[in-house]
Amino acid sequence: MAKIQTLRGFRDISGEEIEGFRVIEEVSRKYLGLLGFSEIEVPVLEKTELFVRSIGDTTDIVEKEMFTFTDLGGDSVTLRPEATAGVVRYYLQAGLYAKERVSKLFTVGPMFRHEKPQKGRFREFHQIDVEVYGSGDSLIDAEILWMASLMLRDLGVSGYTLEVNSVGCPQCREDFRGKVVSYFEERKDQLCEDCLRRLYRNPLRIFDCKQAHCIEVSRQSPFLFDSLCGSCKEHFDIFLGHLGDFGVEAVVNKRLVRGLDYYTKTVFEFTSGALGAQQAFIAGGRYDNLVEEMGGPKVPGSGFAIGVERLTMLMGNRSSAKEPLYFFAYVGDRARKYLVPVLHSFVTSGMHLKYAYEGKSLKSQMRYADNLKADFVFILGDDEIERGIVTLRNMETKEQWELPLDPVGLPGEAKKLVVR
RNA sequence: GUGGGUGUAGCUCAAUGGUCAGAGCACUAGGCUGUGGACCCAGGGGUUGGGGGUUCGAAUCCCCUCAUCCACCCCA
Repeated sequence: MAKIQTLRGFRDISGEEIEGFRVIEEVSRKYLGLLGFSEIEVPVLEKTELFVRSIGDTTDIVEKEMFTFTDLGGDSVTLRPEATAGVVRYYLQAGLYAKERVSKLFTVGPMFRHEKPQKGRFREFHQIDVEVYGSGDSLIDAEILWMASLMLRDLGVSGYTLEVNSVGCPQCREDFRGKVVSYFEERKDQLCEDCLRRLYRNPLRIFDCKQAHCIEVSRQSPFLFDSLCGSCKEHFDIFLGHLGDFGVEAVVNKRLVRGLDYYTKTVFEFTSGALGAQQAFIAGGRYDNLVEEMGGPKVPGSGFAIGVERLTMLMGNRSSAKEPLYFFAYVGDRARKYLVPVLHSFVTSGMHLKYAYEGKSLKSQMRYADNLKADFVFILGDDEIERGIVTLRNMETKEQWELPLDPVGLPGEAKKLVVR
């Protein structure tokens, strides 16, 4: 019989990696809480239309990367490829815009994209998604980047770059689009196939191309950044000023663009060369028109998503101070009767005790204790029972003590020796 | 979706087309019948990813397929 395995691009997360996930969530929640963000959970499965409308129907995500299927009721449903759409839907459905001036929300969970897997890219991946609605002030953009950098500092992540740019408002983009298309049309023969495709669909992406000759062609081209309208330019300049106030280092990258249609003005990416080809591990920006486009009031928004798997790859090994592990080795049926009371007593004292289910020889149990990396081992056999004691061995120093055989008092007695 | 690499024991990997596919680690047990790591000995473990073909003979060569890794693309 063939073994059943995970679907392509889907993974089991365990061991050190899941520890990393927990640490990232813990640190993130700490700063999100301090800055007034509320956690919510939104469904993993939503109507397909939600994503088509928010992300944009000509984006790669919507065109070919969504897990979309028809449910038993005949509706087209989709596993969320990103979190913002669902959070916006919640914001509108819950009427938050009428209840509070500014809403700061975050959500944690899995996202799904039907891509070909590679380093740092999976079909199921996890994000911590941060959203702010209700203020167009660039102070918010700087604040969330500052928050992200505090998280990274706490997680011990360094050696990354924060790149920022502005993609302007729809008006800036429309004005600029004509310029850039005509520039590249004159140089069509020098562009790669992918860029020819981008030219009419999403010309800004040409600036993102990695082909040397495309970079060369676009070097002389006009940049959207240089033809921002007055208010977008001002917004960005003030944003840079706020970043400075927060002490956040960033480099302006005029080539930086986003793959989702809803971004306006500020965009940013935290990247690291240690991640392989998928270098961005936190990315986001401002989306001033999304809420309105989704049928709500004209409410600006800003936010980012942390790629949890990618961030885990940057954290390396974290050694955390562990509580000591105790092991109970018993020899004979009389000793075995003490197992349950001792275990009960340790667990209710909040202490970690392991033991072998099958008694076996003391040698075998000691070997097992060593294998489990136990710090201390209790040894109980007929000798000890006769004398009313239990032996406690420090596995590192080989020191041994005799403690009174009292299942209720044992955890406390053992702790005294550890503290000493 | 396109391209390249790799699939052999739980893990890391050997094996010129030619005995019964091996080693290290891990696991189990013994040496040591009440004391772990080192050492020694033994044992359990494999449809060589799957299917088809070539051949007297295939882990090895060919085709298909699946999985996986890396890159393109895309994005967190």
